[in-house]
Amino acid sequence: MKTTSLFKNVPESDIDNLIRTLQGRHITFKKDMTILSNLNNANEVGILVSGLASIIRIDYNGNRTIVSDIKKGDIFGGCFSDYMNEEMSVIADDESEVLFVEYDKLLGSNGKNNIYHVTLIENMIDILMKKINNYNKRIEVLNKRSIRDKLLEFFHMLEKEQSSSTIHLPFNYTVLADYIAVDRSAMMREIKNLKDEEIIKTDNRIITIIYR
Amino acid sequence: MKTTSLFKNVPESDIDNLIRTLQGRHITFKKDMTILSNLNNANEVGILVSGLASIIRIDYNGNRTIVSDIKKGDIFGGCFSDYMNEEMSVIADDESEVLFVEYDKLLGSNGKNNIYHVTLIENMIDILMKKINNYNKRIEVLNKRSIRDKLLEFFHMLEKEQSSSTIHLPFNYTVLADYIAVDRSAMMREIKNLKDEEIIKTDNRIITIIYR
DNA sequence: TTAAAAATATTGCAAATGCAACACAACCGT
DNA sequence: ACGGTTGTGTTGCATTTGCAATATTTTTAA
Repeated sequence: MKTTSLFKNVPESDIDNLIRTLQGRHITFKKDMTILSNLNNANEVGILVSGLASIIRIDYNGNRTIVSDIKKGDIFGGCFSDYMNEEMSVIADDESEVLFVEYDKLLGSNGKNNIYHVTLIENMIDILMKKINNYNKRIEVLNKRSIRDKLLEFFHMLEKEQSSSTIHLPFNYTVLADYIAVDRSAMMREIKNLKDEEIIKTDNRIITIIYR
Repeated sequence: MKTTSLFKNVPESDIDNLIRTLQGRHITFKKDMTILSNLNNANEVGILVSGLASIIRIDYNGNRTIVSDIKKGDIFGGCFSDYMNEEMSVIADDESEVLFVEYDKLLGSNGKNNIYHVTLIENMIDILMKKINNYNKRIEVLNKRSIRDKLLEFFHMLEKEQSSSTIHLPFNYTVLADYIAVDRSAMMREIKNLKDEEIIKTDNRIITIIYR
């Protein structure tokens, strides 16, 4: 989801100009500064123009989780957010400039006099498509009714992606449990079952699916 | 997801020309004709140019379900599909023309000499964003760990959308159970519990959330 | 280096869930 | 008006799951 920058294929020297045509609010965050912006409900998105930042999710209990790291050219907020219902904060890891732009202006006629506006939009599509692919995969997993089936579905997807029946997990077990939306201890138990039944073998986060 | 046509804001008279610049494969389906095209894996999408069609999902058991109706200007396949892992068929409900276009050509330079190419792309973004919003909502529901929480999350979302604590379900209970990915009878049981505990009232597919 | 925090692993138990089966109502096309 | 299909409502039962608690290992940060 973060492989494509919004500014891909826009020459470095033209980015400033392009940003100017978008007519957004320019805000500079100092290091460790926290700005709570209700990005999900607003009809604007943030674009990291320079620096480095993290998006923090604050759930109803007040627990904070780092949702993602943001780097130059990354876009966040609105439909680019992953947890629509939770409150989000942007925390600058460095001095960072963020441009807040309204959707309409991102798409609309404002930018059309800039030759890279089309490029910008194509990049956006690219980002959106990748996001949709990720969502599709996750839903495919969440659609399964048992922990076992969720795990196997997920493993099989990784098998395909990594072109090997020995796969390595893209995140740790705690996060995996969140991803498939089940209790972690119950998940561990099921993984143990799969091992006992010799359906998988595990070595840390490397998992081998056994066929016979 | 189907509110926005790909050809929104393109004058009727220019659509043909626009389609031509996309350089896709043009295929005409006769009524009731079934064309199995592995749209999900292919790097192309289908656009219904004229007529009326349905997308049918065929699951691993051979069961057929109508996934969606498609009308003029609708786009399907690839990241526009809802069930990535299942096989899909297109069934023409009328004589229908479908244009199969590669992603690259949809986005790329081929169409750039057409003044409506930008409009096309903006419409695409619109479609993608709506899709992402739908996915976000569904994931929010699927993320809950109990049937009760899934139901309540879903109801609360409808409450917000319909601006009323009396909501009506957008689909029937069988489909709802699929949507929240639980066993239907278990869901019915839980709905009954919610009624017994006077957390909700129901009248067919009209549900009232009770606050006290 | 060391202390604190996060991740892994395991278990008992109560509660929730899926499954299978069935009855009945509503709807549809002929 | 009919029979067939689809949706609703319900139940018993075995199994799965979440929850809470606790121990151990690994990672992180001061």
